[in-house]
Amino acid sequence: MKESVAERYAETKLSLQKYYENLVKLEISDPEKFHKVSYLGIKRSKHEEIQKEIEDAPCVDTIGQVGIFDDGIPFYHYRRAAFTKEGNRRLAEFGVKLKQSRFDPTEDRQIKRNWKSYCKLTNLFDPSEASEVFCDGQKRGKRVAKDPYFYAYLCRGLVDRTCAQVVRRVYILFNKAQEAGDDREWTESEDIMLKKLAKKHNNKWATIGRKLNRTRFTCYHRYTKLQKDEKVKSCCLTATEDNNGLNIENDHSENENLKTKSTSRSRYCKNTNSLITVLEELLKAEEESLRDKIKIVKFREWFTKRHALTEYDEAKKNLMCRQLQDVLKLCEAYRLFECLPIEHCNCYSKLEFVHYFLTNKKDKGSRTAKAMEDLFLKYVDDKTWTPRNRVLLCHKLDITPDKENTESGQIKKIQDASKERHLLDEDQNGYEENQIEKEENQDKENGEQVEEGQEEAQVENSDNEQRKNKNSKRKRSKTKEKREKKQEEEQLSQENEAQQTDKLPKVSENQRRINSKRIKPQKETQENREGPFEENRENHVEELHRELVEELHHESPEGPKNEKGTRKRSKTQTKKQENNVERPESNEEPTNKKKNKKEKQKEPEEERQVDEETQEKADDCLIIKTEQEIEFDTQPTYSSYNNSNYDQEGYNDSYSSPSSKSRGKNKSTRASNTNGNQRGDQRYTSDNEEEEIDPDSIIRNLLISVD
DNA sequence: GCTTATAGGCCGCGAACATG
DNA sequence: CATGTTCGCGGCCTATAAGC
Repeated sequence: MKESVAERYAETKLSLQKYYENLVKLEISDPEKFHKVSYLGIKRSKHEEIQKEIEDAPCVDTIGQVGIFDDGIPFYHYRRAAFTKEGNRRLAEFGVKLKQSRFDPTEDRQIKRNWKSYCKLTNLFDPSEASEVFCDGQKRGKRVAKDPYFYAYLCRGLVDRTCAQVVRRVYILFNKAQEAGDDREWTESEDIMLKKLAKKHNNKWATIGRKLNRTRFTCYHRYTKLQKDEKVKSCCLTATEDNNGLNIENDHSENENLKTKSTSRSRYCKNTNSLITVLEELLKAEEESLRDKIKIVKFREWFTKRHALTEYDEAKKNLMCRQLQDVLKLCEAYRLFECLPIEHCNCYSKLEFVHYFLTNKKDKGSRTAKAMEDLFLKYVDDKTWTPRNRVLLCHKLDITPDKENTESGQIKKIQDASKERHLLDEDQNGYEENQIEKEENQDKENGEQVEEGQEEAQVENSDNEQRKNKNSKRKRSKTKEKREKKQEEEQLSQENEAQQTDKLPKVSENQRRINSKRIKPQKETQENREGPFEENRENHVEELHRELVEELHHESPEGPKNEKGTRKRSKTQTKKQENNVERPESNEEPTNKKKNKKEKQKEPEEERQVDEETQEKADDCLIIKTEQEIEFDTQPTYSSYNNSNYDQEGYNDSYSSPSSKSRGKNKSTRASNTNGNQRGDQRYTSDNEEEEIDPDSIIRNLLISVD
């Protein structure tokens, strides 16, 4: 029985295995490289040398229990439960850092794409019925799909997310409420309905949400807000009845107090001198303890309580804290601290670097990736340290140099490669000859198909693509050097093509191993399958593979279309996206708010400019980031600092509220079985409230450095 | 700087599923 | 069939982003 299930869904597995088989594990010592380029868990780089490195690097072995893979699929994508110490270790060993931050639009798009292509692959669902599948109330305990790889497929490409995270996101993403606009304003009638439904359904927010076409979250929060308001109203009424004047006076005096306490921000703006002084004192006074810390939990609290800051008022402390956090965030976003030697990877070095940065920064563009990286390298150099290597996952599909600076050439190549692999595959599996013929026939047409496919994708992705093409054309005409370079690259790529056959056995051996391990499709199971799909099963896989290639090359093929045509995103996302889309076209910021925002985003924008410059330089580079990606990459969240690579567990410490602590007491009873939401199982060590050295991360770091 | 909105996380529950 | 495990859901908490 078990086998037949696996057989029935062998395509899903095969497709996933194919997806991951081109992964390359790369060690990078230069912090400048990959400083902020992470695409759906698959790293990319514009550096030609890195592209070359990736090209030359052997593919990661994904078969068996190797690295993060269990039989070709990341182990934490199989099911949403069970994330154990062993799991942590494997992640650490493989250099995978799980994201803890919110899903960004690129990730959302990837999930949507995964859903679509899953529907296409299996015919189990219609892509349009996502909201029905995920939103209309799953029967408790019943799986959405019997396919054991269903969730793994939805996780495809999201290497730095766990199944649990993706599943949760999926339920929100495909919620019908998103279509209607979950952020729409509440009307009075809705409020009344909400109150009624809350009573009727006994605060079952998901049910209520479905009835009101909103998510459970918005219903819950609206209801609590309404209740709060009512309480306030009734309180006010009773209070004013009791002793009107006194209350008013009290309120007034409190307001006055607040006013006098608050300090004008402008007083401190752009003045880092005091921060530098404070940092100096802090480093002197707390050197010992800071050297022991890898991360400071509850940073704000910690910072404001330091003895060195007693002379400053609260507002000033908060501002300095914010300044400090900003710099730390950037460092994390640029992954600079990952290059600190393991023995110096502590808070002292981090803060010392911040101090170094603040004292040595130039005024303009000081926070661009390049500038910060330069300073960081200088700092490391001054210390006579050797930067630690980082391990990153890259996708081979991303980096093959292409001929005409069009992607078709590359896709062709990949297709050729996959064709060959596939044929070998078939041989191994003893597939029917006519199947192979079919494949061959199809592959003969590949070139045309690919071009067609590309055209389609270009239409879909017209803006970005056009920009890309325009850029590349313009650039090409600009310099002869670049042409020469290109010629060289052409030669290289020709050579590569010639070598491709040499390389193929590598991959195909990998594939062979997949085949030897995976359950071979048999006639019985074929009969079980649905007709139309069955005939084109392998074509499907190939097609999907092709899609994947296109996806990877077109960055966000469905992005604009999706947003436009289908569901409305969450407020934040929509706005972010709007910003992203609009910015390239017009630099004007119509409103004051936007101006403020602009000020806030000054650094990231500066950075973006630099990025564009580098983009210019990276003429022939296959991967040109879209504005969107750049935008998101340059907007690091504090969580990225909080949940830095050095301690996955730190996050849980930040939950050190009494409630979570008491909850934590019985976590051992829960241990690793039920609800193995990764978080639950990661929390072995959080005893120290303030700070904590994460043993896992140390091991990880050691592994990375030793590796 | 404060408030509000958003969404991810934790954990318990009950039902379905898997296993022996 | 009994038992253990997994899954989906729900309620709540909380960090963080966005808005004012």
